[in-house]
This record gives sequence, structure tokens and C-alpha cells, in this order.
Amino acid sequence: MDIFKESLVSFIKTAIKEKKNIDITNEESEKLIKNPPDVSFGDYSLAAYYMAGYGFKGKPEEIAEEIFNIFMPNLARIEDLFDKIEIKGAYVNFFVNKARFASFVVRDVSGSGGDYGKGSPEKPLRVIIDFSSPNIAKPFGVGHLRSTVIGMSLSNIYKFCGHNVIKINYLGDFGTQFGKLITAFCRYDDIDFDEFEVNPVKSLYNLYVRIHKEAEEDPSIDDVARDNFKELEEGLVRGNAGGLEDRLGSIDGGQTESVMGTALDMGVMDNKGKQLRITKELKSRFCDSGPDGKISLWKFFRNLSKKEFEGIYEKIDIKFDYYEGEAESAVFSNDIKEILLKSGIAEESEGAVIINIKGGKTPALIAKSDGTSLYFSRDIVTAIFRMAKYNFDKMIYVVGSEQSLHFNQLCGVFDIIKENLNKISEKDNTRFKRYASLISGRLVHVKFGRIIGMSTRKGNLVFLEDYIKEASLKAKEKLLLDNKITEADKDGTSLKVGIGAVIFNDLKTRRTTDVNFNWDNVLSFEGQTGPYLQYTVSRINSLVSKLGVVDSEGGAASDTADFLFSKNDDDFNDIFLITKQISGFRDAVGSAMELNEPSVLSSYALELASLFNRYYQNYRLIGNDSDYIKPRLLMLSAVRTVLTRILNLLCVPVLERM
RNA sequence: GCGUUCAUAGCUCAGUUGGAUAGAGCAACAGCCUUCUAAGCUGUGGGUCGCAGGUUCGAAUCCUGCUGGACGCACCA
Repeated sequence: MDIFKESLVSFIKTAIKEKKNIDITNEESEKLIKNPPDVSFGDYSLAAYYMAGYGFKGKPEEIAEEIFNIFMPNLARIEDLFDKIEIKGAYVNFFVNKARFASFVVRDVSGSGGDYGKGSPEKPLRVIIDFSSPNIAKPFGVGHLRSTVIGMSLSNIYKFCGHNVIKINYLGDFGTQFGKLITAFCRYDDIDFDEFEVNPVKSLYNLYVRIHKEAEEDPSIDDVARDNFKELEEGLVRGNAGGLEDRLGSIDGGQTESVMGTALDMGVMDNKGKQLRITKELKSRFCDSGPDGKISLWKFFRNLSKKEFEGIYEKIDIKFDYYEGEAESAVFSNDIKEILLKSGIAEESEGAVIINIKGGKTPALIAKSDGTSLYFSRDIVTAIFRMAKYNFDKMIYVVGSEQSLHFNQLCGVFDIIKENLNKISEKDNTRFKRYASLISGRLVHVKFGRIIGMSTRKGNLVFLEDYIKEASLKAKEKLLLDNKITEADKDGTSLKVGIGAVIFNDLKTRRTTDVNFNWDNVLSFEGQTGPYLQYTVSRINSLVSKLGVVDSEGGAASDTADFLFSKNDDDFNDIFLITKQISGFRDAVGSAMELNEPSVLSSYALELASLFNRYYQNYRLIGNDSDYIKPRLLMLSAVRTVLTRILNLLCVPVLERM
């Protein structure tokens, strides 16, 4: 909060106490202060409607009059900070001393180093953000990009607000579909092993599509696939002797790393720890050796895919603290099933095990009739492990809204467990009870809408790589046309612009609305786009470096003066608008975090960039004397500081020049 | 059928949590580069906030109904 608003807050608080004998907190007082919709209504306002709750009575206009009369006699107490107070209908509007305000903001930014807007909560939260989470047998498409950039951006925002963030990529590395993949891989003789090395995910996907098609003709394939999956899962369970409680015990003892690393395999790695290339011999060894072979094959698929994903993440500069997988949780799913059945929380139905979540009509399914695990049961185990490992205050799942039901049920299960804790026997379940009961109320599903209508010209799924390539190509054309780069593009400018366009496009609208995809829109780079923001920062860079030269020749300006700007300056009003926007940065980050909504920052940044570009167009700095330039240099770098920060928070690359 | 969610300018979206005159960007049209990067700026036109009720001083925002779309609803994830 700035000193202007602060003084209003305390003034209102005192006035209400003095005049109405009502005690209110600073927070309540702050809530009464509104931001008028238009600058012509001033900078802050008090609405009579809200004041009615604090002892003010009568028609709104009368209340406004009364408030106005409270302020006027005491104007001296705040007049340094405010130019004018006026009544307009039911509102009392406050106009800040613009020259002072602008000077204050600019100093505030330059004084906080690069940390302007950073939060430092008294009790930082420990927040897990689970995002991206691609399925290892499905191409990394646009849907995963959304989860990835929203998650990464939220991680940045929480961190910037002073919280402790743990970023987890929960790979979709398990489930019935892997039974299918194993079946397919072993069934077909014409598999291109080289292609498998180069494009593992695509190869797996093709296998999946192929076997799926064949299964439509011959349903017995599905049975084989289910058996293969069962064999795989049971093999893993055998390989990890000891149940859930033991595992939680070892986590308590500090053994937090995945148990899968030590799981059985038969020669997936060479003696240097490098994964072997698949060959015909290796393939038949995997396929003919029962559970151990299945496990090896599964690991082989997983490793190759993970490597491919890491390449993509590196390209768009996304980093995770941990990679996890569903398989580890699958191993302990059966324990969960037993606990919940025994305590009566879950029940059997048609051979499967279900839980009725209150308020929901659809029961949650935690185990299949053949005893193997499900997505849902694995997520329960995973959450418990994470509580044991990280003791989180909040866990955010960044997953599409089509999975709302799943996450409602997941939250519901932990509520039920907490309510029925005494039904679960203490014996052998101490740790389970401790951790599971802590989870209730701490899970958040941050959902996002689908991307509609995105396809190649042939109507196929668009891969992220191609998406970025297309955008970069377009950026390159533009750069070449303007004679800004050589064909070689050594700095990778076009790639950064392309990535910026693609990522920003995903973050500029509110998460929950479905995005209508439109190539023209993504490839235009004008108006409300990532490149527009990148361009704005580049412009400032260029201008600042040129002004820096001018300034060093011109001598010192009034660094310590109370006012850096004068209301007689030609550009005064525009400078004020810019600084006003800058001063809203803290609130913007704050609500972006509160709402788990990066787009709050996108809109904010676009507005700031737009104000700056208008200023840039209308006023010339070079050629003026140093006293004129120096404060404006501070203003420029304040804009740059905030815009750069937001680009960083939103995972949009910042360019020195473009 | 049940549940969730959405509907704002030709198109894509904002709209400060119920407040003052509903705003941007694209697209269209008219302008601005011998001057700090034209991926920019200025101006014009464009709206029954899906429809109908209700709640109150006040509704794009909350409630109900209707219409239309998206998603989900037991052994997939």
C-alpha cells in the first residue's frame, strides 16, 4: 500500500471512532476505499452505500455530505498528500497530489531494487503445485501446455509472494493403458526401434492407436491387455515388500526418494546407468519373461518418454523440483482399499470397491473388480505420501476442468476420512491416520478450460513443437522483413518471440473459459499479445541505454528533491497515469495469487504497456536537458522493472532487443 | 436424465468480487515514420451484457425458470 492510501485508511479509522464511536480495523477501513472507474472521479473514493454500515444514516447524498464535512475541517492533516476532495452524487472523491504521487511511486520502485512488489508474509505457506503431468504415451499437446504454463506461472507467483513452492510433475505412467502398450509392443513384429529412440512418445501413441483399433474388432485383446496390466502391477507390488505403513515410516525416517528406482528390472540400464537401446533380442527377452519383463518394458517406455518431455521443458524454460509417477502409488493402492473397507468408509459393489461421497450422486471407484488400482486410488495414496514428505499447507492440482468430478471426489474422500477417523483402527494405521486427516481442506483443483478448434490444416492434433515452430517462423519472417536480424538468428530472437506468443496466448484469458483457438490470432503479434509486451520492454531498453549516455554528459539532477515531476510539465498527466498503474502492481500479484489466476497479471501488464507506448509516442526525451531526463529515466526503468517481472512470472522470455 | 460450467461489439476477450458513463485488442474505415524500434500511436463506426422474471437504494455480476453450447456421470486417465 502506498502512503496516500495508508493515510486515508488511518484517517477513516479515526474519523469513524471520533464521530460514530465505532472501532474498526485497518483492513475494514481499507475495504471502504474504492478505486473509481475513471480518473475524472479522482484516485480514491468513499461510497455512501458502504458507509451506511458504520453509523452513517440517511440518503446516500446526505451521507456523502456528512463524510465530506468530516474531511474538510481536517484537510490540513492530509493536504500534503491530496490536492482535492469533492462530492459527486453518493461519492466522496479524493484526488492525490499527482506530482508527489508520481515521484513517490518512481522512488518506491527504484528503492526496492529488483524486488518491487515482492511479498513477505509472516507465515509463509508450503505450497505444492502439481502441474503439466503429461501421459507418457500421449503426445505433449496444447492441453498440457496450458497446465504447464498456468502451473509454472502460479509457482512463480506464489514464490514471489513469499511462499515456499514445491513443483511436481506427476507423470501419467501407469494404468490399464500400459497393459495395452505392452500387449501391442510384444504383438507386432514390425516395430521401428530407431524411431522409438527418436520419437518415443509418438511411437507409443501410434502403438496405442493401432492396438485400440484392432481391439474393436477383437475384444479378446482387451482381456490380454488387462491381464498384462495386472501382471505388471502385481509384479511391482511383490518387488516392494512392506505395506503403506512401512513406507510412511521410511518417509518419516528420511527415505523420501522413490522406491521405483530400486524396483526390479532386467537390463534396461547398462553398467554405467545409461538406458540400453532396444533390439529384437531385448524385445523378446522383455516379452517372454513374465512380470519382470513387463516391468522392464514399462520402465523402458517411461525413461524414454521422460527424456523427451525434459527436452520440451528445457526449450520453454520450465523446471520441476520433482518428477513423480503414478506407479509408486499404485503399489500401495491395495492398502488404502483395505483400510477404507475395514472401517466401513468404502463398500463393495458389483465386485469393485466404491465410496459414496456426500453431496455427490456418483460414487468414487477405488478399486476394480480384478483388484488392480485406479487413477482415483493412486491419487489418494499420492496425496498422503506428499503430506508425509512435504507437510504442505496447500496442494494445487492444475488440471483441466473436465476432471472436476474426480477432484471433488478426492477432496471429499479426505473429508470423510477425517470425519470417520475413529472408525479406522489405530493398530497398523497410525501414520496413515495422522497424514490423511491433515489433508482435508488443503487440496485445490485449479481447473482450466479446453482449447477448442485447434488442429493442423489436415485436421490432426497439433504438437507443441510444431506449434512453437510455426510461431517462430512467423516471427522470423517479420524480423527479416524489417531487416532486424540475419538469416542465422544467432540470438534465437525469433524462437523467443514465438514462445512468448504461444505462452502468453494461453495465459491472457481467464483460466476457466474455453479458448477458441485461432491461428491468425496467435500469429498476429499485435495488440494484446506476448510479443507486444516483449517489444515494449525492448523499446525501453533501447531508450534507456541512449538516455544513459545523454544523462552522464548532462550532470546531476535533483535526486533528493521532494518532487521529481512538476504539474507544469507537458507530459505530466501521462506520467501520472503510468505511475498510477505501476502502483497497482502489488494488488495485481496479490489477486493473481488469491484467485490462482495468472491472467490478472496479463491484463495488468497489457494496460501498463499500452500506457507506456502512448507516452513513448507522444513525448520525446532525447534532446532535453538532464533535469528533465533524469526523473523520466527513473520512470522508464520502473515500467521496465514491472513489465520484466511480469514476463518472468508468466514464463514469457524477455528480449534485450527485437 | 443428473451434475458442473459458460453465454458481454462482426471475431477473441476484460469488467476491481453488488456500485458512478459496460471497456480493450483484432477486423473495417481515416490518419501518423528526414526525429528515442511503426511488433507502435491517434481517430471513427460498432452493445436490448442469451431470454424472462425476482432479490434492493442499485444487477453484466446474486436467485429462479427457459434457450443454446462445452464438459463430466463405475471398473480409462
